[in-house]
Amino acid sequence: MTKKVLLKDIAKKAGVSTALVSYVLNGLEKEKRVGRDVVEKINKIAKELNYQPNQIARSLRSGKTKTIGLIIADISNPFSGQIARFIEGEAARLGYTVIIGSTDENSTKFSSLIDSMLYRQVDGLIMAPAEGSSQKIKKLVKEQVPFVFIDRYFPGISANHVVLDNYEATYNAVNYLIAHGRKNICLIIYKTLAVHMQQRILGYKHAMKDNGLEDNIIVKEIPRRSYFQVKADTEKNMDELFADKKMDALLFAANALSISGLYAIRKHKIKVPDELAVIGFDGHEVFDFFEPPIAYIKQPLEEMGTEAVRILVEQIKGVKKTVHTEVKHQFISRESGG
Amino acid sequence: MTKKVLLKDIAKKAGVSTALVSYVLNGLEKEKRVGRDVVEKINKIAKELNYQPNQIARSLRSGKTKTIGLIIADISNPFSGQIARFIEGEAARLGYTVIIGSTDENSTKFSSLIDSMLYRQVDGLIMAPAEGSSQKIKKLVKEQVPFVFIDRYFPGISANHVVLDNYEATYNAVNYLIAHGRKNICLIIYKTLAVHMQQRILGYKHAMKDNGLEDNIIVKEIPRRSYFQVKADTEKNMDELFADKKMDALLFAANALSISGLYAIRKHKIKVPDELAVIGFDGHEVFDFFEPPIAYIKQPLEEMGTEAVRILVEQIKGVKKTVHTEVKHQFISRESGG
DNA sequence: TAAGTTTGCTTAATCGTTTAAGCATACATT
DNA sequence: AATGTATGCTTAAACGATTAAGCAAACTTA
Repeated sequence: MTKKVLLKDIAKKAGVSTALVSYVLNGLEKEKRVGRDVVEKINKIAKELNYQPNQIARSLRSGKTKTIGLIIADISNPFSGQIARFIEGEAARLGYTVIIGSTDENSTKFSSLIDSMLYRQVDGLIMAPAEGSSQKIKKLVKEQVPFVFIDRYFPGISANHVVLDNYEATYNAVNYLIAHGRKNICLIIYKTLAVHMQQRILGYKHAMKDNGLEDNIIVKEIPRRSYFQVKADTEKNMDELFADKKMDALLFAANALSISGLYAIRKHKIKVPDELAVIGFDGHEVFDFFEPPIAYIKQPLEEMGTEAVRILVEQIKGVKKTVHTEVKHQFISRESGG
Repeated sequence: MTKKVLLKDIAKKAGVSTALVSYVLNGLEKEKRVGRDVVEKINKIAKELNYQPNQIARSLRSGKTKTIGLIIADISNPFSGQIARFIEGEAARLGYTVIIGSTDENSTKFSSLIDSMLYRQVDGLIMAPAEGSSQKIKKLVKEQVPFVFIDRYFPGISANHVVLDNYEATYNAVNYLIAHGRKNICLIIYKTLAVHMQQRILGYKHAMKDNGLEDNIIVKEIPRRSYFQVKADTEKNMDELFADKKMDALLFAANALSISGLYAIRKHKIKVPDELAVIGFDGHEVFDFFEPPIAYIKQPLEEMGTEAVRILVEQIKGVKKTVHTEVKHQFISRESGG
């Protein structure tokens, strides 16, 4: 790259010190009592030379990088991608740049991503923590790194988070199915102790119980691995499920599970919703194309993303209060629901 | 955040100067002839205090941030997301961090993203340039900013790029359709002069001509706008197309066009491939779920992403040679192809 | 023994900003 | 005339690392 224009260059050309130039370009000309003509001269020269301050130098001096670290499961997944997009947008609006890293739900990767981001002096973090990361998180809390959880959180740790009303989401979905005459509703969910998933299970179970259907509870747990693996595991589980035919509705508790399940339903040529009502999670174009279109629980991604950024920026600015935000799901009613 | 451990702290504790500490921690102990016992002491203390060098200070001194700027159309789009993922992975492997920005195909946003990234002193850029950005790009060339185009490029500008063999991709797809008995093949493409799209048009036209079908050429151009708009525009165009029934095959030249087109095909209840053969672009789960599954032209995203990073890092390290990489498409044959 | 070499360390400049502190000069006040 | 106070600027330290240059002391060599 060709040599950059520095404060010094402007100062030299204007015949003043760099301090004055800095004051003027940072809008401190009143406070620092800079002469009218000098202000004009400096502004003119800065524009002429197309001066851009070096953010690195600025960061070193100020201790702030105006950078946010975003740690998610996998940026190539549309759910993560969309939320990243909203986060990026809101961050830019507030003058922040975003660095993204994907964990693959692996706590080692998660940990080293955090290190590498702190190492780069990010001002704060927004993250969907991988399981088994609570030790790392406790360190962040102790070191007072500003951060916000998104989508998930750890129950024992008091930290900011923005999450879905997971319990209500499945509770309502189950009630919808029951209201449409379904009784044998199976929940397909990841095998994990993560709170957000446990909430979804609980919402399902309570809804079943509240309708006197506690004996009909069926939960199928799929290990959380690569997308490819999840698809295979889901298919196997579905094969078993379809074998005993008792079931008349399926509720998926996560996006990739929904897609995987739909592959299986399609393979078995199950008639939806006649034989089986289906409710998916998170939304996907595949839901539109399925015959019939799939009803689903929708997360307000834009709200979650922007809210997370706002909370984080508050924290970065020194607000101490811990914020727990629960956003409301939306139920997208479609034919598949029964 | 609590106070960080500095070189100075280690130096003080070890009773030596910061220079020695820096030498040791950077593995220069041999070259700089540091005493054995001092080396050990420094390493021990650094480990004890869990020292992490401040990258900002390092960057200011070295002029290198070990950061790559990635500018794409829209990170929430799976195509962009996947490529971003591969880029992120390869960059991390080479010690680089990635900053991502989305242009929405808007040249103003594109330009300000570049500014903001340079402003943050990225070492180089990987980008899918928006149309109408050639002036901005020429400046980058003049200022010798290392960069690599991905997916697209500007013909008048000699710069590094990694792109698909766009011409061959459509040429072969058309031949496939013709070999399967289709004669009235319509190409659905974005209305743009961008080279990569023009190459796809050319591949289509030449294939038609080479098979004596130049009189059957039909190209429908869809303005490139928001995804929502594209869907509406495509639907309108398809309505017209289906009205005159002459067509027996459709070739989509981009991913969003394919999805949009499939919505229309579905709406019109066209029988694929009996009434109409269909070939999509880029791949998508929707292609799997469509009845029948949609054949498509697949881009080797991993190869494109990693290759782009490698080329960029070479450039950052000072290699002057301009690299043009054309990666090979893959044709995924499915029932929809005829 | 004098000169040269090796060893092991320190000093201080540097990267490009920001900003506290200080220094003239001009003007106002008594 | 002496003092106070705006006004308008400069100087230099600081951020946290890297690294060229230099300085002693110990050891070789002729």
